[in-house]
Amino acid sequence: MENDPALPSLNQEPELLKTVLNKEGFRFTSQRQKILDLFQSAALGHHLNAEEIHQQLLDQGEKISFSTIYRALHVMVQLGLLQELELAEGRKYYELNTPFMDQHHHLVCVHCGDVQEFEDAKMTQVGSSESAARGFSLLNCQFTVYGICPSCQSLLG
Amino acid sequence: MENDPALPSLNQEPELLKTVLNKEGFRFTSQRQKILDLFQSAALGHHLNAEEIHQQLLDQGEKISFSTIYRALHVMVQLGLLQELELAEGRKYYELNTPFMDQHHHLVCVHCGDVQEFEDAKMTQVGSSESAARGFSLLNCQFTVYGICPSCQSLLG
DNA sequence: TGAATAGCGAAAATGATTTTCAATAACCCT
DNA sequence: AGGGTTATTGAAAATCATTTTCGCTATTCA
Ligand SMILES: [Mn+2]
Ligand SMILES: [Mn+2]
Ligand SMILES: [Zn+2]
Ligand SMILES: [Zn+2]
Repeated sequence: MENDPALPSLNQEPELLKTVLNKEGFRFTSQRQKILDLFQSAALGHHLNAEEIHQQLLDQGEKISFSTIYRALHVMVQLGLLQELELAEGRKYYELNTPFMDQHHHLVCVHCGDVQEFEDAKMTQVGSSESAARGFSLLNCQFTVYGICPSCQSLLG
Repeated sequence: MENDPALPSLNQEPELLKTVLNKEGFRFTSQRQKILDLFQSAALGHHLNAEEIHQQLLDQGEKISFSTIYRALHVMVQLGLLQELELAEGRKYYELNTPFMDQHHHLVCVHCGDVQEFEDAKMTQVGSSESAARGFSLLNCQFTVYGICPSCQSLLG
């Protein structure tokens, strides 16, 4: 499937982050690039929170403050580069944003925190039609299924 | 549609809260009853957070501490009497739990915070089949649609 | 009714996120 | 390229919802 041309695809163009930032009056900084790089090199289906971003940058020898991380996350969500997720438990997670029609959803084990992703076009349809029916302009949909994963089930008896 | 017999229906029996609590080793207290009463008398489609519960009880002349409110909410979620929602913005909301097949979902205006409810059997179906396909035991599904409501759209131009 | 202890309130603690502020660096304009 | 403007940074303090602690009270049950 083609990319949505309205969404910047940063995977190819190394200079695109600067373009996207400057277009909205933000400045390009090495910190923002490094954070975005983490998301681009993260395993598919891996979600990052501020703590993990901080730690991963430390591990690769980069020092960065939490305030900068939080500020960068907000800017990138605002620009549509990242998506903020409320997977569970008091912290927010982030992932690369995907075009609306390709949005995926999450199945979370409430015991071990394991997260699995799945796609289903029905979600997008229901989200679109419900928001249209009430005159809402749709921003995004999150479908989160909570349960207990197979290995936790066997542990718990 | 019938109530799920596995879920206690507290709307009728004034003494049922005590029964449900004691069955799991919890004690009945007037504070817990008052909190549950608030939910039972709340307008349909209204979601309450700890702050609002505290204020509503103050308004009706009841003094109660936040620690008690938070503890009661946790117990009632554990007992399946309440459902915890991550509608948005750093605080948790609660509502009376409904049988799984009747679960509803939420459309949230990210600008003014207005929340509308809707039902769609497709959600439950997708949640069930996805969790079954991966061997998860299903606890619950939350579908949250974010957008901008009609009146905020006109305000924002 | 009385012993055992779950639950209460008040205050302190926690922990993720946000804000403040002085120093720095990106951007724009010559 | 150099320089002024100001967005961004880092460190530390502040915020704020929620949780924990602890001495006292009230519920349960024999
Ligand atoms: Mn994901
Ligand atoms: Mn609801
Ligand atoms: Zn698990
Ligand atoms: Zn609105």
